[in-house]
Formats: sequence, structure tokens, C-alpha cells
Amino acid sequence: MRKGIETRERILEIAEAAVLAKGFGATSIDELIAEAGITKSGFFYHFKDKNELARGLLARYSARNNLLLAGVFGRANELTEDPLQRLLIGLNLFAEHMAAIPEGHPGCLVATMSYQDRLFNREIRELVTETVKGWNGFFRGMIEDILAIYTPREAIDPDRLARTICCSIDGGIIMSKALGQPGVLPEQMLMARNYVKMLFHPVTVHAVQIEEVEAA
Amino acid sequence: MRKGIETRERILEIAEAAVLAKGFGATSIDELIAEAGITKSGFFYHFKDKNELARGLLARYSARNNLLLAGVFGRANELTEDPLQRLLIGLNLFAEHMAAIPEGHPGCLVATMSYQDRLFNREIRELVTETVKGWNGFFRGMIEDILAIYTPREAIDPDRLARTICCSIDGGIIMSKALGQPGVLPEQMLMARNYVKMLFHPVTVHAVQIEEVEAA
DNA sequence: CCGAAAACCGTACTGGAGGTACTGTAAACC
DNA sequence: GGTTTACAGTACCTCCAGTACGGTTTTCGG
Repeated sequence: MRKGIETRERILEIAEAAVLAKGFGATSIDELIAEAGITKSGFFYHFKDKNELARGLLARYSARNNLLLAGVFGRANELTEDPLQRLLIGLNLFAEHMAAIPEGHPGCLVATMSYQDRLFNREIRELVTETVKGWNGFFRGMIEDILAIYTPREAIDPDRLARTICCSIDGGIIMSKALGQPGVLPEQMLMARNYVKMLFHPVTVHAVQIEEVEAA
Repeated sequence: MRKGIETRERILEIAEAAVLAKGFGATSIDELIAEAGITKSGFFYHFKDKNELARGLLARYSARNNLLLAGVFGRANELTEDPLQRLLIGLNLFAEHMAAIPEGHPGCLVATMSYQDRLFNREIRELVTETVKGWNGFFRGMIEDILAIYTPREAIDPDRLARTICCSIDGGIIMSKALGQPGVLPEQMLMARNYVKMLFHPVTVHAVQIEEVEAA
């Protein structure tokens, strides 16, 4: 029945915002059901315990994130055949997407769950690890495509560079939150982009020129 | 009286580990006093409420961190007069220091508190912001010293680059935690180092050669 | 050594939260 | 129209944050 998954989705939506603002342990079920307009019975109908809620949150977040990644870099793939340009354009689009969020990025669920790993069972923790590995693998794949054609200024490990991109995002989110400046996240994503660019562009080319090439 | 601050320090030590493992909201006072071997009265003698505990944790963490920064980059300053080399050597020492922690970095208190900011009052949140600003300012100062002598490949904002270094650290900590690989943090710190190096070294120089120059 | 402050201990309470357990029931679907 | 879905209602238990307040030991300054 459709009403069921609708309520479930509403709970997850409310829970995600609460978890990102206060942490998982400090998020009470009572608070969630109050905002969702249901009773405790309703909550436990959808999630047998809090760990199941965490699993649902993570699955939802991961799916949404993968969709965003696929959208952004899929779009980049439409615009160019060059694997290097694909990554550079994708990171630009990604950064623009983050800059467009009015209140700034609400936070990375994987990051906050990594900082509260003792609250979860092994299954959830492994899910967190697999999620991050998935992101790294996504970027690593693109970097390997680049390395098949381009020779970098210095020898690089694609895994390492993929992690650098992920670090700039999660680190950027934290800095944005800590400083209260939403602009830091897109800014740092562009720094990671610039890192990639410097590694593969033998000659220094200004960003304006790059943009013209990308637009072509 | 000395015994007082000793107990207080023990509480903070235990609380820090707990907060970094489970989050602030999920850390119970009962658990802290059990491990510290005191009663609830003793706890509330030192901290009138949980917010005061947070303040103590943050102050302690910040002071310890500043000491580490001063030590590492002070040492780098002894080894060279060149501001660029100072930053590069300092980041190397910093990364080595992080790699030397057996279980890996336990976590950044500022990061976890940023992800639970609704649990704290405005004073604590401003303290978090000021702490991060302090780190950024520390790195920005060194970058400005470099810019006074060196011309980078591309125009850079020292503030932005300083944030990149901070992002690589906090992002690296998260990746290390999420992946269960302590080595990711020092690895990513060296990636940030390499970023700085590429920005200021017009000619590509291999890391081995750089190390020889630094050792001289 | 003594008085006073510091550094706790003991106990008792309130309110809220996680979670369990069951019964009941309106609505949807087949 | 019967079964399943999707909840509501009620009651209960345990654990935790926080308050209150009186009592006790330890430490240090004089």
C-alpha cells in the first residue's frame, strides 16, 4: 500500500534533518513522531528499532547521492568525450549544485555516522564503509580513464586522488558548518578540481580559457 | 588544590574519547562517572551542566592542538629559513605525527561538534567557529609569508588555500574512520602538501629530491 | 596544628527517552 | 468481503540528564 512508504519516507526525511543537526544519539523517537504526526506504534511499525532507522537513513542518503553523482557526471559525459574534461566539468557542475543550496549543504550522513560508529551494529558500520568505497570507486574509475590517455606531472595513485576528492567534499562540508559559511564547500570542491587540473595540464591555463573549451 | 584539576582532567579525557566514539548527545554522564570512579555529585562539582563539559572539552582540545601545531611548525622553522620549505616540512612532520598514532587519529572534536551544533548554546558554537578560524589563520599566515617571496603558478587566495589544508585534515580523519584505514589521514595531508608544492614549484621536482633539499 | 575552603560522597527526586508488548481498528487491495 | 496493511491506544519497564541538598574527607594556607 502506497500510504505506508509515504509515511516511512516522511519519517526518514524528518530524521535525517534531526540527525544532521544534533547527531543520531541525541535524536529522540518521540521528537520524530511528534513532527511526523504519528504515534510510537506507527514508528515501530516501519522500523523495528533505531538501528533499522539508521539503515534506512543511510540507504536513502546513499541512493540520493548516487543519483546526484550520476546526474552531474552523466551530464558532463554528454558534453565531452575527453575523460579529463568529464571529471573537470563534472566537478564544476557538482560545485555549482552545492553552491545553489540556499542554507548550504545540510551535512553528510556518512560523516556524522562515522563520528558515532559505536552507536551502530557491525552491519551499519560496514554499510558506511561500503558507501564511501562506492564514492571512491566512482571517482577512481574516472581517474583511471584519464590515466589511460594523459600522463600526469607526477606519478599518482588513482585511489589516493579519488580519496582526495572525497576528502575535499566532506572536509568542505565540515568547514562550511563550523565557519557558518556555505560557500566554503563549493570553493573547496573547486580546489580539488584545480588539483586534478594541475596534475594533468602541463601548461598553466587560466580558468576562463578552460571554461571556453568546456563550453565548446 | 591539585587533586581537583586532576579529576577534572580525567573526566575530560574519558569524555573526549566517548564523544568522539558516540557523539555528544549519546554520551551519558553516568557512563563517564562510572569510568572515572566518581559520583554524580563529583561530576557536577566540576561541570555545572553538559554545556560546560563541552566547553571544557573544546578548550582542552584546542589548546592541545595549538601546541601540536606550534611544535611541528616551530620545528620546521628551526630547519629552514624559507617560508615555503617551512610549510612543506611542517606538513611532512605533521603527517608523520599522525601516521605514528597506532589506532589512527581518534577524531576531530570540532568536526563532531559541528555536526551536533543544535545541542550547544551560542557560546559553544562561536567557540567552535573561532577555533577553526584560528587554524585557518595559522596556515594563512604561513601562506602569506610564502606569497611575499614566491609567485604561484596561478593566482591564489591565501585564505582559500589555508582552508584547503584544514579540509584535507578533517576530511582525511573522516575517510580514515569511515574506511577503517588510519593511513588515509597522513596520506591526504601529504596530498595537500603536494598541492602547495605544485602551486609554487614551477618545475616538477620529484619527492625524493625535495626531501634531500629539506634535509640539507 | 587548625580552620577553612576545596573536593568530593550519598541519597532522593523529577521528567523524558528507548524500547516492549499487546489489543484494537480503519482503510486499502485482491 | 476477507485479509493484509498501516497505523492508534495504552501500559509498562529501564536508563539517563539534571536538580537539590546535606554530609564528609582532603588539602592547603597560615
